[in-house]
Amino acid sequence: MNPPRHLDLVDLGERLRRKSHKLTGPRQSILTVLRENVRPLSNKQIHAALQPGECDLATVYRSMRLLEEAGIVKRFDLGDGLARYELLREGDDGHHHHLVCNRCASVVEIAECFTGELEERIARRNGFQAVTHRLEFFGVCPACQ
Amino acid sequence: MNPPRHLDLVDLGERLRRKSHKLTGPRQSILTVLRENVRPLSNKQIHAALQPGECDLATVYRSMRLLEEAGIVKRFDLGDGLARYELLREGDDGHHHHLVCNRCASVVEIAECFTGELEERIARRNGFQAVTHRLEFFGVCPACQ
DNA sequence: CATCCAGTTGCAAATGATTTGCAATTGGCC
DNA sequence: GGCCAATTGCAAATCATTTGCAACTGGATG
Repeated sequence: MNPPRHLDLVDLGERLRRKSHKLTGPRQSILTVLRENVRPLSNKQIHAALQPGECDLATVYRSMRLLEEAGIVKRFDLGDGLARYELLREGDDGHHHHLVCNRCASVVEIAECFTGELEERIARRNGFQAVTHRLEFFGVCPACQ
Repeated sequence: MNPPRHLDLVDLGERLRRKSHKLTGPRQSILTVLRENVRPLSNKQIHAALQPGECDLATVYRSMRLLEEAGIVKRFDLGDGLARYELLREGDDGHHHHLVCNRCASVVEIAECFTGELEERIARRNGFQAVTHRLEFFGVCPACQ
């Protein structure tokens, strides 16, 4: 339940400063929320988890964008029209997939990624370069059945 | 280049009527556009392909929703925040994937789908039911390299 | 083939997520 | 402590999509 040590604020601030960005109050608050919630969070969810007046919603949007560009968070699209974010540990590209409940929207992280050679084959066969993929699973979770 | 015969308007109208929906003028126009364009089209693209005044944009949105519910088109999410649609042949569930160019947004259809047993394994392992998946590939197409 | 009504349409206004302009504020480096 | 680029809050703007409503039209029925 405790946030992983390797994602402490000092560390994250360092990563920001390297790109000549500031570790401001609002950003600290946002990062703290992200550290305490392992599941992908939407901008609204992040904003709701903050103390009232701690940070404007527009600032959450701006910060998440910036944190994504800085490689500190990864953005996921779970198909409901909302951007969601997860904290990334340094050096991790965050590539993994999710299993989302169609009823209650709970999210399970899927560790394995299978499509390695597949991706390569598809790239070769179609003459594409730098091919990546996005894969999410949807179903009904045990609690909702 | 010609639309497949098994997706002619009479046929499509029949499928609509079965669900007590009408094959109206605007819907005929929309279906014609879809028959002439095999690639997934957004609501705006469909609307742009119609004669001016032929059909309101709101009607395109309403029609695509209805056609999706009727199982006549399939909706795809290519990750750019737009809904896109492809015509479905009768009995086809339309399950397939795409390879999208990050630069010019051109789309290649990927025929094979690999994740059969995988899906099953993930469902079993997490206690989920009715698991489906969404998988899209992204890269740089030959022309854009 | 005239009638009727549920299903449709156009238009404008409403939503919801996200972005942006701008003037006021603030980290962090000297 | 001071400076300046980076950042913030707030309000207004965008963008995709939805919706209310009164007018209209397929197509089943007589």
